[in-house]
Amino acid sequence: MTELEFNNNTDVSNSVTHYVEVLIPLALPRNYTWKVPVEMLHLVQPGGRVEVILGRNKKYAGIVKRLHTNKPAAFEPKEILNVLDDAPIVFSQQLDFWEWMAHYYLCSEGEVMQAALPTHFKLSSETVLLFNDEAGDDFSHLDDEEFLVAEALSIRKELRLAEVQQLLDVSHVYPVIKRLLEKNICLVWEELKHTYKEKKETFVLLHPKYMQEEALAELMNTWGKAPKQLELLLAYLHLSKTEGQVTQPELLKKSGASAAQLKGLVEKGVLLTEKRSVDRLQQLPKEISINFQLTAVQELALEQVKKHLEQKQVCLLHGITSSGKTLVYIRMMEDAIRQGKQVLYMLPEIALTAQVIRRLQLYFGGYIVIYHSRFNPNERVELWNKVKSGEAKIVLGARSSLFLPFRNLGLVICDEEHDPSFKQQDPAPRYNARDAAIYLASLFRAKVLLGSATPSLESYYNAMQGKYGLVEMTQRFGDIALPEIELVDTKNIRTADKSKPIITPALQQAVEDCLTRSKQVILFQNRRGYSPYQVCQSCGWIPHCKNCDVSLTFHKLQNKLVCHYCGTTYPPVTVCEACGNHHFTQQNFGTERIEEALQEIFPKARIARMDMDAVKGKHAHDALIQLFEQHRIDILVGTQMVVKGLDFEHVALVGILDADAILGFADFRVNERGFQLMEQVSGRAGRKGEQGKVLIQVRNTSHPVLQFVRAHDYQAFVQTELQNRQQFGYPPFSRMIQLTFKHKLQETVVAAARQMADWMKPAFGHYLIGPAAPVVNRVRNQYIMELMIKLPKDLHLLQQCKDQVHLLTAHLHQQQPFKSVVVIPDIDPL
DNA sequence: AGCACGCCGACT
DNA sequence: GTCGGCGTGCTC
Repeated sequence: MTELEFNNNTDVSNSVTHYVEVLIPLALPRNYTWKVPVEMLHLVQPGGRVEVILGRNKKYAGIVKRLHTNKPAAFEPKEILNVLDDAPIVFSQQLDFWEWMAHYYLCSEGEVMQAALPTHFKLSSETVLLFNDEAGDDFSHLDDEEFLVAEALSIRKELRLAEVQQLLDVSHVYPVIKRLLEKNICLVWEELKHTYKEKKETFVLLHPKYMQEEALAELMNTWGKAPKQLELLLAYLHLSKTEGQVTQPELLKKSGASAAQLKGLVEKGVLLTEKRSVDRLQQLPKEISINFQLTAVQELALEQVKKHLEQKQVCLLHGITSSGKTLVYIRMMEDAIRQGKQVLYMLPEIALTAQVIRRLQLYFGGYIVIYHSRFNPNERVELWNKVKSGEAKIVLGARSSLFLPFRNLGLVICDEEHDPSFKQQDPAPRYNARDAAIYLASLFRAKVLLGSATPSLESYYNAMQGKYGLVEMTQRFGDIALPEIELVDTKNIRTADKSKPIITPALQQAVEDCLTRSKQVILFQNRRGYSPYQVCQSCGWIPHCKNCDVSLTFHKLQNKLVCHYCGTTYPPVTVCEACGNHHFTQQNFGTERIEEALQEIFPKARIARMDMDAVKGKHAHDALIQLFEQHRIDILVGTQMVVKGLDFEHVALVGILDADAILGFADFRVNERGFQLMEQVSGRAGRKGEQGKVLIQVRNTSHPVLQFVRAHDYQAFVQTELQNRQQFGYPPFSRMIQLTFKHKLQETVVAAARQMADWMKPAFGHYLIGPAAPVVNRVRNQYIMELMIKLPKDLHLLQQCKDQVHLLTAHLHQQQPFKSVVVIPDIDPL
């Protein structure tokens, strides 16, 4: 350090007080400021964590956003207690990204931070009771509850709040602690709890004195008693030769020896044991082996993508199923990492299957890391650090992997770009990972490649307008024909109880054909459970959830009625509450019901079901896919889950059991959803060798979307749908903001929504739709109202509207009756 | 998210 | 009369 710098430094720290703007992972209305004690100044850095007190004495680990010298005028800042990190845990790009996201999606930066950081970085304090030794041991003046805690404390000296809660009745904890404090029996202390634990394993090593061959030979030649120990030693030598490193559990397992025998060898000074921290993440060799050749068509697409990305930040790759989009991605990723850049490859969560992971690991080995919801908090920390250090070159993950601390991002790939699950629905930030990725990439001047067989209208429109590059791959690999699509009209098919047919004769015949040719079948139904509702045969009464305004779904296996909105379960009804009748029929059908029907029709077939209920366990999903891959299942019945990017060789038939349920929603996106869903589902048929077949069971056979699906004509579909959207001013020709109002009283929520709409009318009257109650207008005992704002495409107007929403929401909360009305803004809702 | 403060119902 | 329910406000 030069003298000048040194002087500068001391000067500043002596004369000016420094402050830090800190992000706390809470929905606070703004960021708060703390004072930096002089001695900590040189340790504080943006992106690093500091320990601060918020409120009475709760401690948090917050992230420093900014270091400055502007003394706040309105309040006296508290001092930070500690600096927690030597190195920042996020870079400036992440801080900028968080700020952008909070502004764009109308939430607090704290909420973004909450979503972004692995739990182990978000420390908050835990109350610890300390025994006051001067209190003595006479507790006779205490009441029963005080006595219980005091006695425990006198023995243990220290109790966590959670332990006190176990000792006492939940609601009594605070008053009792308060009284013990007053009586000087204990002190309270807030302790920041660190939750990340390194994983330690015990390694076994040969004692250095036996490293020489002769010494070792000598030892074994003169071995006296304890033949079992000699056996163990030999096992160790063998293992260390084949594996390099030997861990204690591995050695004991492979040799069949006991811990005592190992201990004997250690005591003799032959072997050593050593605890070391180890990596939780799977380690593969760091090598790239791209061992495939692109076809001429694929090569052309790759060149076009590269060319577009020289000019534009974003390129859309529209490639029909099996056209080899992934191969293009792989070559793009290879380029990026050879340039020393990092790559983010985003996929919808359920498409992150073992199948996809294995495939990419094959090419990129240890350069690729996976980030999905099944990772535990400790693994997340390790992965975070690997991305931060730059050791991880490619991240394959779902939407939340956007938040990883990339230092040198060069390329983002958003595969299945159209997928609605890229939009986060419930807690804030309600971000769209595809759109946010484009902003994130811009912070790094990185490129974005969007890919889909059925691009969203937004992206395709952007490409048509020249905002994005556009590359189309219209040929399937090996020139396999797209599946033939056949509609099965269910209008005139009679069933015994007048309900919808589950398996029509035509479908039954087709399935049978497949089974005899030992081909596989996938049946799709967008609804889990057995039957959506039980209906009273005489009066039409349907059981409803007591917390939500929805009918209950019958799950036969659990023999329960389940509310799919709040998860409450009820015993099945046997008596109609309205008329006392005992006869119920089941209307419509879910995956569970289909599975049962299939068992009846095809008793010899191996049938499995894939939906949220059937794949609850950690690896159940992958296990099921593997069974299907190995052709140990003939018919797979499933919801959305079967649609996502799975690649099966022997599927000759796909059935969509109730297309009316897909096309019957009153939403301007139904056609787009319907087309994407059916096109994606049919993409599962006939992937190798022969043309597949798709049967669509539907009443409304003249629905326009079906004609496009039949012809596999994305272009025609887009043209028609864009015309519709333009005519009614829907996205991509407008921008939407949705406001959701929630309150436990219906009158209040209705009045609040109307009030808000009235306030917005002067400036935005043309653009309002509603307010209106949604189809399901009560969930978890909260009534719901919705107000839509449909704005012409104009960034200035959008910003103005967001500002207005922000302001008026605050205004609404000042009105006495609306104080507790929850207002949820959703930007670009789906 | 906590946590404290304050205002109404069911009890010693 | 009091305990304790939760609605409301505030945290640098």
